[in-house]
Amino acid sequence: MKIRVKGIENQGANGKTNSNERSMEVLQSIVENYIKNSEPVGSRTLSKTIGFKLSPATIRNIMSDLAESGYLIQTHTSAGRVPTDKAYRFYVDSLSKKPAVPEQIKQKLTPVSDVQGTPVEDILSKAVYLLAELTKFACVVSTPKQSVSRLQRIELIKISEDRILVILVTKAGVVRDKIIFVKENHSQEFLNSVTSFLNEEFKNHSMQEIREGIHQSIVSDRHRYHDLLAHAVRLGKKAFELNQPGEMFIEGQMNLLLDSHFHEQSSVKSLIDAFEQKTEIMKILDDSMKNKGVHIHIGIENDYEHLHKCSLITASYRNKQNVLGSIGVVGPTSMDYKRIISTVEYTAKMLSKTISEQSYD
Amino acid sequence: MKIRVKGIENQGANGKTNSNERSMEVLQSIVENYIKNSEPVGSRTLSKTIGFKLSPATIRNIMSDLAESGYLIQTHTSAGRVPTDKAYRFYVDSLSKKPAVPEQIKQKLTPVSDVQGTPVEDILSKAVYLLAELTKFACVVSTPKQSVSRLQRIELIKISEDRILVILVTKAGVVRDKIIFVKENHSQEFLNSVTSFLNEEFKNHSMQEIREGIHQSIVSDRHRYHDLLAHAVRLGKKAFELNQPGEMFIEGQMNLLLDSHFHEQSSVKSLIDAFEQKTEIMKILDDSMKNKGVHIHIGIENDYEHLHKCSLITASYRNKQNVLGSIGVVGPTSMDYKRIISTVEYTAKMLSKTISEQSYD
DNA sequence: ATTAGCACTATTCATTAATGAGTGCTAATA
DNA sequence: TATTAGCACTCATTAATGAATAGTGCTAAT
Repeated sequence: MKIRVKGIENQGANGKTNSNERSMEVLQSIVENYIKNSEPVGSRTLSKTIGFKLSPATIRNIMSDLAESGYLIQTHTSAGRVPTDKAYRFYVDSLSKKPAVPEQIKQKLTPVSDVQGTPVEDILSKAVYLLAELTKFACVVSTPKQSVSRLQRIELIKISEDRILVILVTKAGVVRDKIIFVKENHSQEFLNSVTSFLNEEFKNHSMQEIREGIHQSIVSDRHRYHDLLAHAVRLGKKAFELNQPGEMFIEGQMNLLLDSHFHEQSSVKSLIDAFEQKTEIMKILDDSMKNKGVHIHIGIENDYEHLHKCSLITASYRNKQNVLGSIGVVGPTSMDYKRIISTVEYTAKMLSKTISEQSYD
Repeated sequence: MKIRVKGIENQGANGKTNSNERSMEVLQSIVENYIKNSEPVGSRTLSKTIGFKLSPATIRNIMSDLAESGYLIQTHTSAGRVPTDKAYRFYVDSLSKKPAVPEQIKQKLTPVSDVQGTPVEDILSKAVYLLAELTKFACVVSTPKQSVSRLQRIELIKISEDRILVILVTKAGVVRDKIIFVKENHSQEFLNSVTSFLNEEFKNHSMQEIREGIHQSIVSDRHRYHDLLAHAVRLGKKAFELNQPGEMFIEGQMNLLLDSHFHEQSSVKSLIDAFEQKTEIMKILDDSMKNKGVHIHIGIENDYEHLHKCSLITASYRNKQNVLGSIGVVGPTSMDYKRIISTVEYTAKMLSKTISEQSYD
């Protein structure tokens, strides 16, 4: 049994926190080194990179402790050490909270705000495209959540005897269309009255509210719209019930396949599945909308097994009123967290700004 | 110098077309063998697969001739032969024109027609998704060409003082939206009159016609709409001038990267570029709309250099009136042409059928 | 507590040799 | 005269070997 008990884990127990701090620094160096070179880092190399402040032998001792605490692993006896997910988590948590965004990245992202009346979808896809280009990983962005977005306008257009085209325009600038089937053959004039009723009644309300309130509201207005009513309720319900699963744009999947970290067949397959399934990544994006700031999911921390070899960095974007969706990067656990985090954060900020300016208020 | 002159090329010159036919059969066998196993095929193997009707030595002679005529190449002296693009072209041209579509494929594609009021885009993306799954290659589909699609309805919605949302619904069921900026602050009522004017005037006309005819038509109606006129022209022009580049959905790029034929770094990069650029593939899809049936572009036949290692199989889809767009597969030159061709053809047929049923006529 | 030194281990890389699939040519055969 | 058997030759692939290298762990000295 080893007697030496020191390292990051037991801070209180050991009087000399000195050595503890040193362990932390060593771990950080190891992580940074590995992020940079993607190669197991050995004691000699590390001693060099930290300027010979510690000898290889000392570092070996520290490394040994770190390995025991689960921060490092060896692929084989005579190889250097590789950080575990636990190490990345430690590393990320100990990052100074706000790394500056390099000017170069800012410049590359300016096209996001360079829009004149473009649909929100186009802004999103441009943003996610640029993010993928900057990070060289796969990037995803979720389209604005329906439920929270507020109605700007609804249109009902008669298409044929039994089909009506519903167009919903949200404040965020998203246009959704859907065809609904009806039994009655309504005239366009009739649809127009329903339209103006719905607009008058529900403009500025969130879809959520509308779906919940559509009964009440219409019922309470019974005296005004007696005749219209029965049909209006039915049409309105159908029109607003579009409970679409929520879309997601993906860009730069290719980058991952080219990345050396995913060159093993198995993990590639995993990733493809993850992107095809969409739902799991979508969940993470949705979660990211609940809290402010950047969210980081490292490898094994992800619930979804296929993402165990990946880290996800996500951030939500919003307009003036609501959090709308979120954007993120999917890359190897050994990604350059500093750079990626600040890039994602900045992209989300740009996105929020641009969309807010575009919003119809 | 060789004296022996026989083979596929000089059919007339040699009296005994017998040996020529045999060459063709051998070539077909070679191609099929290579498609199946992706390995250079040698004389011994081939002799086996054709049931020892010819000895390895004879086959060697024939192969030698075929190689000289440019149908086969050797990667190195002691390797088997590999078909060239010329051989694939020969093979494809000599295929019996209508290979039956396997029942299994038909079944897998039924979801395409299983739609109830889904937007055309969703139908397309489902089709291209299934096609990618079936073929295990990358698949593309172009959205219905604007210029040929005919107007079902236009809507102008006032969004803010200087912004108007234009919604175009085509007969094919495509909904396009775009925001236009205006200097004058028009009321919604005014927009409504413009809307009904435009609808009345241009319904059932193709976008192309509308763009060309919008001046004349309005001018000739001057007496009717004197006051409205100046603005209507301006708005109408802006509304219809959406000269969007035409979209394209891509699915299954990953399949290509996993394909052994593209494992060399260089060709992977090429392909990624090709898909990012989109324009070149789009051109091929557009071309495919000009003629009926399945179109086949084999390797070097493609104008675009990055596609020299690929073959593209495309087919157009249509509604009752017009050819709308096309769908296709991008795969290695050594793809299973029989299967892919029939699958693409069938998918396009399904697509046409489904979209025709959905069209607003 | 740190470090130098040494024995030990496992990978990587180049060299070599064996194997095998394939060809081309020539001579025999039907 | 067309086909085929036989043989020498070529080149890629594979396995085995050994040297070089990068790393560790332990012990003893500082």
